[in-house]
Amino acid sequence: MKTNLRKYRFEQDDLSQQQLADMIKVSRQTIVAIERGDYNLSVKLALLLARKLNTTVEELFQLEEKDYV
Amino acid sequence: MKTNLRKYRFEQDDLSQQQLADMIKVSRQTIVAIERGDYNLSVKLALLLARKLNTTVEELFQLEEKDYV
DNA sequence: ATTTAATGTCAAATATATTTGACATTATGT
DNA sequence: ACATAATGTCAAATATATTTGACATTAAAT
Repeated sequence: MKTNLRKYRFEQDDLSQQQLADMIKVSRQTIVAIERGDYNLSVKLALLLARKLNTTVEELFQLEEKDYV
Repeated sequence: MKTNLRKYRFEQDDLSQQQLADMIKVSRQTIVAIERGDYNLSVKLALLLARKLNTTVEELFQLEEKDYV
């Protein structure tokens, strides 16, 4: 799962991981894991993140080759 | 989690639950659960579904009041 | 130089998504 | 009326997301 959450976190509001985590009520480790991209979050979190960062799920997360079926 | 997966499944390609499940390599029960809306699928599945049905994650899934934080 | 905030990472525990199998009900076709 | 496909639903098992806690490292501020 490719993501540019980190880019948006900085460019949009310059939030810390902790601030972003608090905004959507998850742990900071969850944000870390998502940014590392090795991890398949729920669509609910994805929608909340996209909403907070004024963008879309598709813009924030992209499938990679290995994800296609 | 509000969804109109069912609507898209019919309107776009008139697929059966089983056909759609096969296309994205999940079980039929997963499709059933998603359509029932009581269930928070992964963003990877959401992206695959949106892709197969020629739409977006936001169009397919919407947060409800209780989901907002 | 020293404090403080931000980040990276690990492991264990817990919650929840997803699968598998099985059976009942409803719709569709012949 | 009968067969077949599609759907609804349940429970148990398994896989994986998410949390919690703890500690190390890096960046920023004073």
